[in-house]
Amino acid sequence: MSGQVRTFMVSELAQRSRTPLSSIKFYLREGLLPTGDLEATRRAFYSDVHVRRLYLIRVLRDVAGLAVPAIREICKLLDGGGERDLSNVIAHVIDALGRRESPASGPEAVAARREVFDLLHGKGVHVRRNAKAVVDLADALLGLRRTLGSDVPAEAFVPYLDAMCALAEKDFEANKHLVADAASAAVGAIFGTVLWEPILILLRRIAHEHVAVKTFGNKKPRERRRA
Amino acid sequence: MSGQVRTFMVSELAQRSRTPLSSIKFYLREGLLPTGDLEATRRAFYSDVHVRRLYLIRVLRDVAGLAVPAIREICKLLDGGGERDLSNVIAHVIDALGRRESPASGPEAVAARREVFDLLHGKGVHVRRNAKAVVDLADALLGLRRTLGSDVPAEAFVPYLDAMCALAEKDFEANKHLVADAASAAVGAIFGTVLWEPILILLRRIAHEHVAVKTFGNKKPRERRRA
DNA sequence: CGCAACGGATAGTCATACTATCCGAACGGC
DNA sequence: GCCGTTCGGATAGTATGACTATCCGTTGCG
Repeated sequence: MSGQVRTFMVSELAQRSRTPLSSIKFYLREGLLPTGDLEATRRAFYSDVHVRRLYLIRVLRDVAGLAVPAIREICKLLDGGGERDLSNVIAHVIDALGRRESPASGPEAVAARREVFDLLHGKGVHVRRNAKAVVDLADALLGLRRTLGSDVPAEAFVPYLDAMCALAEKDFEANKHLVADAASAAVGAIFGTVLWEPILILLRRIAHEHVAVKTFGNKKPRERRRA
Repeated sequence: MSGQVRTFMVSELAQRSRTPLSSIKFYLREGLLPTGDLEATRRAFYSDVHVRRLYLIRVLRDVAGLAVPAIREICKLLDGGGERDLSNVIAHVIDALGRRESPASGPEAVAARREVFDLLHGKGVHVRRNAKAVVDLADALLGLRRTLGSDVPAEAFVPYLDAMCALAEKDFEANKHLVADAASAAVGAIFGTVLWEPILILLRRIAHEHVAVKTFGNKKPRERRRA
């Protein structure tokens, strides 16, 4: 198909990817980085695939804040996902981005999950009933009610949901032309999802500062009670 | 002003706040939790203020993912902020929510900061030029360019910024009636900012799954090249 | 009077993500 | 063929952060 792929040995991989050799060995042990092709002679050869994988690992660790087991899960999906429906791979990758461990249990949690899913379904959103993000969203709703009062309705999510759906259309529109194959589409989806999340949060904080200044600007408090 | 505040000792504080006594001692040592009023006899009395503070600590740690020094900084602002302009306290609290340490340096970083600030200023956003979120946003822009190509314009933020500003108006509108004094307004702003951030992220992931299914649904990839 | 609870100090634990060292085998330039 | 370098693989050590446990001398209540 294409010409020879340039291969090299582990020390060059370390140089090219600017990753300490000890970390590369660690990632190999932990199964985040596939082993290079082992020649009969017990020498392994690496390629550009491994350089990109190391970059992905760094983004998932530093930007998404994922722990090693979660990163491993994503790598497994990418390495073995060629057989599957692309949207299925992307959905499972998004699942794996949720780093929290134990979803809440109990009748309260089940009810919240149903409430959240019904809201999404009612808005015409195509999402699996048991998607990690849906389950986590239900938990977040419970947390919100515990903190701010039990009258917080799930409908409070609607303005945010509408805004996110509108923006998501734009995100995918912008990247559609880049998609060559399933694996790179999945990687692209990871970068698109992960790299923009902190930006979204920063923009929200900036917007909050802006509104706080407009609302409370230059007003000294006239009275102080208990915090 | 009001009647007697019910006070109690440290073991009851542990029970009420469902926090291990050892953690309470740790937070006292670290300066996250103000010392109870020390009677002449070397016994300290705590009140509801301390219960609420422990709850705030838990939210900042578990939801915002802040480290102890950042939480301490926020607590200091809340405890000593009575004298200051309210919007000023809120702005500095939002600064402290940014957990990353070292902003990038160099001419490239300075240029990016200027670019980002000019964009915000041009859109009429009232934000300090050196706000943590602005500096971090400039760094994120550099990271984006390093990953996706150096042609990513700062204007790519505009749709997100507009959406966040519109939502922020709504956020503050909903909470304006709750504001009794500066300290509780600041705490309210923290909860409003922090509790909704993970929800926003979850909704975005759900929207991405939705769009991915619509775009790639039920299509098996026909070819697979290198990842 | 005695025993539990207190404040305060110090040291220990646990998890995570590396990082360093050691070993024996294989290249590869001479 | 020799030998210094680099390899793959295994094992052990380190750094950090957030608690957690223990000890000690004091205090207060029944």
